[in-house]
Amino acid sequence: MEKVTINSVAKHAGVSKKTVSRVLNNEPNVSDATREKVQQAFKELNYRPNPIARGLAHNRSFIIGCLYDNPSKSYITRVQSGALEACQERNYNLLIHPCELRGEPLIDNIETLISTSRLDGLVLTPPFSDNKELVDYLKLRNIPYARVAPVTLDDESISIKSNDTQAAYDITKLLLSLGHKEIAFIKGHPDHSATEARFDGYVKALGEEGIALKPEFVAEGNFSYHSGEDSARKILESAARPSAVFASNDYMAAAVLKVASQMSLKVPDDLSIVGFDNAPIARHIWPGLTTIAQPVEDMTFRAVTLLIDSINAAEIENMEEIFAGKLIERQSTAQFSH
Amino acid sequence: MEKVTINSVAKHAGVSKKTVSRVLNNEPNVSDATREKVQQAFKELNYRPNPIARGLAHNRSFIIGCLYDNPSKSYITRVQSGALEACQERNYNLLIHPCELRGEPLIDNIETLISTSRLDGLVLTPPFSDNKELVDYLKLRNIPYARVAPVTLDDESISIKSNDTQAAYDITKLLLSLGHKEIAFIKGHPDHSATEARFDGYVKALGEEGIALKPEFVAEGNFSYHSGEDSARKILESAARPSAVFASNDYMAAAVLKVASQMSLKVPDDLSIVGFDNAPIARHIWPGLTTIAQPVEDMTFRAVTLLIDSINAAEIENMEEIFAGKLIERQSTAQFSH
DNA sequence: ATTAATGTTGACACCGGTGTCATGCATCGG
DNA sequence: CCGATGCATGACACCGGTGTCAACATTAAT
Repeated sequence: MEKVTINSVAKHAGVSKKTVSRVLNNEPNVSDATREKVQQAFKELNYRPNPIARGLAHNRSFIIGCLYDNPSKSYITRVQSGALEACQERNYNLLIHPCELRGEPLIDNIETLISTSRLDGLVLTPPFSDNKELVDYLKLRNIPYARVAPVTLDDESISIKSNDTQAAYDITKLLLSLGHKEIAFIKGHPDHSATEARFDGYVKALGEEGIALKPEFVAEGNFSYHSGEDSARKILESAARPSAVFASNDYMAAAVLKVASQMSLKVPDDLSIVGFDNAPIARHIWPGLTTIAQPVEDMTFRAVTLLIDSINAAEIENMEEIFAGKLIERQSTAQFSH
Repeated sequence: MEKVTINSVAKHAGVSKKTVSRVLNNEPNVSDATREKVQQAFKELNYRPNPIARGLAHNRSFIIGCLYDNPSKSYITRVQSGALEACQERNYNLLIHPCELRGEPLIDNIETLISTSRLDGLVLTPPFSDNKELVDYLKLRNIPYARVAPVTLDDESISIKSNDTQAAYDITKLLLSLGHKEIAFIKGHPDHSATEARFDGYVKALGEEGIALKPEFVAEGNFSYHSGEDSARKILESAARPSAVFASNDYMAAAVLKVASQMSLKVPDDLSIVGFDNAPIARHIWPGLTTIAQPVEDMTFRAVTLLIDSINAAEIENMEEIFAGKLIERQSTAQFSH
């Protein structure tokens, strides 16, 4: 297997390196005849440009980093899948970088990541999307970035938002329309700003119905299955049991279902449960969870696409797009029966 | 932020580029005084070598590719997590490459991957670990690779095996020891060779107990939740219902649980269920699944570590290691009650 | 003291591309 | 018919490292 470089192609086609490079990059000012000749040589030699050399010349790596710290594996694979697709379309590579928000000093970690890998850009997923310190650092260092699902932090940058508040409002409204009045809520991780957004939607829906917020019906979770169990116990074992529980994500909702089963409560007859995210578990358990499906892949795909395009554009343009979640009804919700 | 190259360091330290490079790579034959001086300059300038330039000079990318086609997202994240850790330890990057075994021509796909990304090595996860065509191609092209959990294909290469047959034997033995005699089995995807390995363990355990294999108790699944549902229906609706079901993975086992619930069969009182893999779902549903935990992260970590080391060693050495699975008992299994 | 062996260092080409600029040639307006 | 303009092409330096080899300094052996 001979090594085929730009030199061999040039020799084969009887032109200079530079002309080959021009054809490669679709630059103008190459005669049709020459272009033809060179492309013929590409085929005959089965030439593939070396991305490393190209990267060196451009001082670019053609690598996009994807930063995450999220307990949900299915969320991560969905993020990756969207990001990967966008990268492949643009001939970039994806470097995944799991990283604990509360672990070693974040900025040092990112500093090392960037300087050793020479990333061309970074995609931030929650909870990093709302991390001011990080965003400020990236701006200072002039590293292009895009944010997926930011909530609180407003910032001139590429951001792909979801409307968690609206979706949480919708799903709460569903419970209300089924006749539920006593609806408990399990919050997510305080570091994720989606946590407050979802809670806000819940509060708003209750408020419109004139239902007061009961503190004993609000539990502090952290998106993990385990925290869902604890919260569920606290809520379901209280004197006045609610007739429905809204957990801020599907893992915690699944945990509520488990605790309910252990307490011999029938879902949905004795208790309605709704989750959020439409994680695989939502349809893998019985009864299936009523939840909100978010277009995670699409959001990340879009974020990475915009990021790469902005890197290659003469000037960086900042965009903001909103993707809507969709209510999915399964078997975990039913009419309130007294 | 000035660009700090090897030249600036050399100038700063008053030595040649080459000497800086020597210190960088811990080469011998540098005097202590000089080494000191250069390291001082590293610190003062906060120098980070450019991996791209280094890659070009070495004709290496310092990137390891991870090939997978697996419906289980949790399996993939576990694989990734082990691979990532190994890469980070050795200063390599990880490129993830999802790829359908039955999609576009596999070899073409890999050909493109390798020639555009210049991977230094490839980790194969099931079902690719046993793909002869692929392995032959990699050998031909002289691409280092390591195989995670291969079963059928024997081949001089780095391979990290698990003993699926033994583990399946163990878990079947558990059911037998609980008094179950009518044990159904749901097979995995025919492309994965673990499918046969697990089945073999089941057959062997039954055989030792003198129990004949009943064809109507063996269903063909494909590891997906959905196939588990279909198989479960077929098995549970048959005239002579088994008292236990062994599904080749946890997703299918979860599906069995769902179907059982829909049929008002109590688990584990009326039906014991065991799975395989110890996927998150195994402990996220109620009752929790008795299953086999595989050290997936460890296996991949080891595979990647060996791969990188063999790439950097003068001569490639082939190794084979076996990692054992562990039986985990949860609530989905109980004594057979007549 | 002389020679040989060993350790330390730098000049220079090279990895495989891209950017800059100069050059040659054809076309065009006056 | 000539200079101006535009297009096609190639020579060459450069990106930031590493390999080769020669030069020089030092030490050991005779």
